[in-house]
Amino acid sequence: MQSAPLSIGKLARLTDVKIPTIRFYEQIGLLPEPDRTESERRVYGDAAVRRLSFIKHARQLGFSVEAIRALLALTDDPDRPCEEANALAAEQLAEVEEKISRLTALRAELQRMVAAGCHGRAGDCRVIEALSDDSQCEHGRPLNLAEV
Amino acid sequence: MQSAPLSIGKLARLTDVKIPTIRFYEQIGLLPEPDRTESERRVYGDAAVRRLSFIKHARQLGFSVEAIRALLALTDDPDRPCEEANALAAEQLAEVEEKISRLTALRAELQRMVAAGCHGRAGDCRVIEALSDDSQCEHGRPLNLAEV
DNA sequence: ATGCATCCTCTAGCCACTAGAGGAGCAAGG
DNA sequence: CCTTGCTCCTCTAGTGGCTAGAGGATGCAT
Repeated sequence: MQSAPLSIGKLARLTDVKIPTIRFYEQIGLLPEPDRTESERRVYGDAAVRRLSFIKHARQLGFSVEAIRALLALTDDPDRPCEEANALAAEQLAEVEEKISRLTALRAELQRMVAAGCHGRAGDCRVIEALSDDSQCEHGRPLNLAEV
Repeated sequence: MQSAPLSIGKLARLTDVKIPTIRFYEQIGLLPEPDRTESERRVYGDAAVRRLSFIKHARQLGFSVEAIRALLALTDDPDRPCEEANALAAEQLAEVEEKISRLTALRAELQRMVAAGCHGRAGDCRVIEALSDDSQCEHGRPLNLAEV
């Protein structure tokens, strides 16, 4: 039951992943180099659909490309023990929980700011005041700027 | 009550912002170009500490550099009306809430995966299975890959 | 034959930093 | 005075995960 071969555009529509992204995944080695037509156009089969769906889903769950690479290595070799997959999922879960708790703290602070509001000159603005003065907020010192 | 002039290193320690980041903020115009010593070393005063703290705090709250630029323009001109600040804060709050709800959905899915676990070959791994099969999860189609 | 969609490669851009090379200056101990 | 080691300078390039655009070739329908 092999389905008809797919162009990159059809693969993109099927999986809802953009064409340049598919080429990018190929470039970084998440997707294997596909067969080509005489005129160098990429031709995909079922396996590519499955693999790309896997990648997409894992990305949606926040797995990094490196983590996905590891997970794909496991799927490529189903006899390997899969503690690694367990570990990766647990790690990812921990990261998500961490992010949620950070964001919840931020939400509280933003809610305070928005509730205070201000309706005049920027000089008396509560929002700006709140931003200037971080003494009354405690969303942790080591709040890594990059990845909130 | 002007405090002593600060080197970039002291400013970095005081505000807990890395030196290259300070130079970067100067480059993109969030911080003004400071005075220099004869040997071209940057010299900062109190105002820089306040401005950099403001920037840092806003970044921690997830404001983009562009939003911060707008907020700084308000602080620089306290007679301007500050609906803009209100709007920026509200927008930021909405974004944070959006992220929280996405992450909460992801957490649920990851929790399911981790709870199912697997203890053998990757071939029977529930984690990998869950990633391969997105039929049983519903964290929304338009889950923008970039910004979960 | 024409026209438009799709595909190709290649390069550069996005955000908010971060890291490193290669060099100059400054302060303190011997 | 000299050396050692820290701090600073500029500049370029790298990170992650794409996304956009140039400039050209091909495929398909009319």
